Amino acid sequence: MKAKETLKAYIAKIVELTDEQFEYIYSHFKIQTFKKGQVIISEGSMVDCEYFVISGCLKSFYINDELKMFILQFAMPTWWASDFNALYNRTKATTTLDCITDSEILCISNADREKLCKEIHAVEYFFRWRTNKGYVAAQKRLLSFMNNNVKFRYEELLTLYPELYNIVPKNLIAAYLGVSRETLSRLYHT
Amino acid sequence: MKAKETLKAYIAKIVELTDEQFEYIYSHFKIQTFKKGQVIISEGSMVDCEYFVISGCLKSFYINDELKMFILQFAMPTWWASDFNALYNRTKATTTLDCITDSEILCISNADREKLCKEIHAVEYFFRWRTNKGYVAAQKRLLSFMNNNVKFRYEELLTLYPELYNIVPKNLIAAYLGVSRETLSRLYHT
DNA sequence: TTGATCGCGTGACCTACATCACATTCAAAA
DNA sequence: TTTTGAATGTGATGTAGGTCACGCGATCAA
Repeated sequence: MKAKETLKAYIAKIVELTDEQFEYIYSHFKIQTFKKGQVIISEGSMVDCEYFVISGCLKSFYINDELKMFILQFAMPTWWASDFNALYNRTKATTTLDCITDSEILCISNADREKLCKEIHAVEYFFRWRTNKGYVAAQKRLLSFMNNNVKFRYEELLTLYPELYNIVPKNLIAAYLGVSRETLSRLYHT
Repeated sequence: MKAKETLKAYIAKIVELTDEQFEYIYSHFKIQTFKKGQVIISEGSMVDCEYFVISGCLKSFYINDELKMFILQFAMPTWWASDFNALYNRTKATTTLDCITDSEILCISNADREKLCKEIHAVEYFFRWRTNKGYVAAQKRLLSFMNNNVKFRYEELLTLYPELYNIVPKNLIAAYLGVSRETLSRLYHT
């Protein structure tokens, strides 16, 4: 029941829906549970769903030719995750999505999302709102990346998302900040 | 007439509209012309509109405490520009939008966009689609920023948008790449 | 209980890029 | 026409952060 309530509360903050509408929408989501370390989307595969986190923590990342990992996004409860590029353009995933901790997530297929958007105007509005938020956040991160040094970006991240501090190991934080784990370590030691 | 046709053709690629629908939508846009160097949105002011470029070229940028400029976005014909963060969150602009060359643009207010989105489902779809595209592009740029050196990013930019090469001075390209103009210059000289 | 792997710290050295300073060219403004 | 100020090139030097190498404790599967 928790998953349903979580999604309902989240959507209700943005758009008003009748209970029947929400039940109908919810019927298109499937709940899934994953263990720490399990892969949800693997690089090179087709992507069919996007995911809404109920509990736990995910990361989406890219690994380059030199096997260096870059984290595009963490996903904590009530955050959305997928390989959106692959999902929208119907191409193969260039990133991997996996679990930092045991996680419970709701998934909805691309086709079902589009169907719901068509059927219910409020759903279309909701997803437009959500992507807007993501777009603005991505722009801000980009700007911070160009403008600020590692220490500032690290502290900014922890101010924005203090939950991460206790859950996400520092080497992954470093991969998110686009910096080596050694440099991150040296910020406060040495 | 060119502005109208340009917008119509652009929207038609994404959603189907009747001529009356388009006329109605178009009636909410205002055409404006600006000279090279003119400011459209200035940092610190309230932002009420977003802009669709018909001709010319814009840049949106941020200036930090040390007076260093970072370019968030260029906008060529058929691209959209604004301070989206300020626009959506009804806060003061943190970025400036101005003209790299003489430009002709269509503007639509936030209120009118929301009104049209409510009135015409297809418009809501259209703007969701557009933001999606922007979001994915921003994620890609972020990843490239973390992963690639200046030379790669410069060539990537010119491959993606060859139009920029002839129009945008190199010091602005440098500000977009997040690198000093000297370093950009030294990529191919020295 | 024991390897083995992971997360983390730390020293030594390297490099991409920044900064500052100055010169040149060229177009716009006066 | 003259002047001003962008836009650009280039040398000298500084520095944030990368890379490599190693150690050490904690956790976890066998």
